[in-house]
Amino acid sequence: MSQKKSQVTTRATLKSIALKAKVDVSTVSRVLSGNPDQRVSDKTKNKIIKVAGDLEYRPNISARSLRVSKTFSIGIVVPQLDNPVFSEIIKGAERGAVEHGYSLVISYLEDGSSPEEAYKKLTNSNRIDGLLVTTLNENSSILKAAKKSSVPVVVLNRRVPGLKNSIYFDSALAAKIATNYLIKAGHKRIAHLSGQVNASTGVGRLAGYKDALEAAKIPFDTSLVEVSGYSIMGGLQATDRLLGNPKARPTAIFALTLNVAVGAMMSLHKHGLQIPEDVSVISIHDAPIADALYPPLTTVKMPSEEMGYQGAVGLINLIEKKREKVLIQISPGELIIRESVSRFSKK
Amino acid sequence: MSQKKSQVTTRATLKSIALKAKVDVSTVSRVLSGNPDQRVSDKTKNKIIKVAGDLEYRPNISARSLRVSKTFSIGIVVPQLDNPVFSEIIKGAERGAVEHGYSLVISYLEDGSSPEEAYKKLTNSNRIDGLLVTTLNENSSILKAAKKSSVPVVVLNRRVPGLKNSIYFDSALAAKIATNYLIKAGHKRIAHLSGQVNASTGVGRLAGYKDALEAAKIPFDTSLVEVSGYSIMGGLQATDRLLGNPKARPTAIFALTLNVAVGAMMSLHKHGLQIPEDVSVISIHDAPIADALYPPLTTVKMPSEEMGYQGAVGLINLIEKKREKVLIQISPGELIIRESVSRFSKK
DNA sequence: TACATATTTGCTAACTTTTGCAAAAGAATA
DNA sequence: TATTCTTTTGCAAAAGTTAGCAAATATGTA
Repeated sequence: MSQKKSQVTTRATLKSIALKAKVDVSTVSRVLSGNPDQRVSDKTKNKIIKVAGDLEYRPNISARSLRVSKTFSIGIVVPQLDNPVFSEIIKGAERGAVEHGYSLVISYLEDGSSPEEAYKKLTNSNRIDGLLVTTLNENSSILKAAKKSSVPVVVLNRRVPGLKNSIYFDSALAAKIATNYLIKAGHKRIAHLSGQVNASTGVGRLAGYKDALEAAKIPFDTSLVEVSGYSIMGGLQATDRLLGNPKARPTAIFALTLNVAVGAMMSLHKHGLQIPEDVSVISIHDAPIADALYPPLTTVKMPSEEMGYQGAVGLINLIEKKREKVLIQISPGELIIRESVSRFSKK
Repeated sequence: MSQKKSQVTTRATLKSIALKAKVDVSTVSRVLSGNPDQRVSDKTKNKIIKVAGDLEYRPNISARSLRVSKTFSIGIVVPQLDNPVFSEIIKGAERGAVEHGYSLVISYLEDGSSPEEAYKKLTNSNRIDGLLVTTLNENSSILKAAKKSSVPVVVLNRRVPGLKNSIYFDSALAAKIATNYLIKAGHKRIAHLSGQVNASTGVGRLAGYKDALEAAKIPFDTSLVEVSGYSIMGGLQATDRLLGNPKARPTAIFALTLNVAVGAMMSLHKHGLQIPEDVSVISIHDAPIADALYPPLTTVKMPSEEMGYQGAVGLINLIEKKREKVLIQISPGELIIRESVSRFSKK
């Protein structure tokens, strides 16, 4: 009704700039579209830039999208948000996206959700030019849906058979660093809380753990490996099982994930065991809460923010056809020594 | 070059549907735009729906955006992601957005960032129809920038003078619940770690704390209130100060935030005090890690997910002019009793 | 100066939707 | 059957941008 009256100022467009600068809209477009090989004389270029500045011109993304059939948005699918690994990834992905003029739209999708829902969320009405996918579960329906995606997909945090683009950690190396640290502290009975047997991150970490033991000539003891999955609850239950036999108790535990370590610590406390006096604990992945645990947890920091960043940048390269595929392995970060590991001396 | 060849299938448009159904595109639009008061005979309507289904039509959001000058996206500005409160808010906001056909674009913006940057991130090239703003700091430059926003803004988690739309908790009531629980457990020397003196959440909680004490006829002791801010570090330092005088030690601490409680517990451990035997601890805001702390922390759960949801829905109502303003107070959730509070008996 | 070449600019169509208006078709009344 | 009213459908324009092609201008050479 009073539409016109309430409209404060109408936004500047190429047309209004062209009018004021006395040139054609196409010329304005050439100057303002950011395409550098569109040659325009310095004189008109400066004039246009001046007018655009005065009018506070901001391009209309919808129109540009329609014209070039690109949305300049990428999506990220996450299965949970209260996990430091995913929040770091999102942070990095957002940084990478805006650095390249894209925006990041977030799509929360529980791991157990139906394939239809996954597919629907993914193809979200032509709103995105590409997709970053993170999952907890290796056989997630999201991954199946990703395979038939009409836009490029980059999987973060794992390698998935059948999907060529992913950014993943060197899990084996991280596991080796963690296990070696325990070995150097004198531990021999080192338990490992591992992931699903068929998950790429899980197997990598298990392999690294085995390698480290072998290098130190410590025999690999299958009773010291418990499958925990990736959750706090999983870590707790796996540790409960591990402590079932008091005679065979480990002197140190290497958890494949911070959440799992948290669960392990809960179990140890429940059993009245002191950390690190009775049992040392170390994990992969660092986060602020590691400092707040009791005792503060020693971890191998993983550059998750970097992973998100690389994922976004790689995906944009895929979208803009600057690359054919993106497959990047990221090295673990530093060992963050806190108080959950102590020397094991008594023979 | 080989553009045509690499193009797998070209997406269905209104035009291709119109062609196949032998009607005009405008008729197709009337059926498919979702506008119910566009009358079309059942016969043609069904025909169109059938063809659209066959062709797997998905509307082109960019074209629609351009036509109706709306982007069907809302933005959310967050100052940190590894804080459970914010991740819950995002989760709820995403739910609210997709439920109404919008997508949520995330914008990470540190609280200390410059006003220019804040403004730039906010007005992000006409990409969004409205904005949800969360901040840690009351006097954030984001809030100043929000005031001159060209799109509607809803502030979450606080009320800000000069901004009419916000969703906020009943902080006073939450504080009262927490304090009362300590009082019922027999505590009289109850410390409060409080927020900034001028922040709406902080003052609300302080007021609720005072009210509860007054109702129980416990004199308010200013030396038992320490300003902690909202971070782990702040909680730790404030508790250090609180424990400076061993004679005046409190028997219980009410922290205004989970992070602050985490810091407080770290300080207590550092001082060799047992929780809850020596000092009980309670906080506002619940999260999975509360379970993993040592001992597990008793909290008043706050419906942050609900806050994000209400924020998104309210914002969309503002965008679609269904409402003039959005100002909603959300009641605290339940008390989650764990092990960080014990009875205080010795007189 | 006249011509050829290179550079700059303008015209126009197109991307996909939505919507006001008018034409066509159908239903109801005289 | 002719007339009016209502419902359904089509036509055409518009939103802001980009890009191919052609026209205009500037630069260089003989």
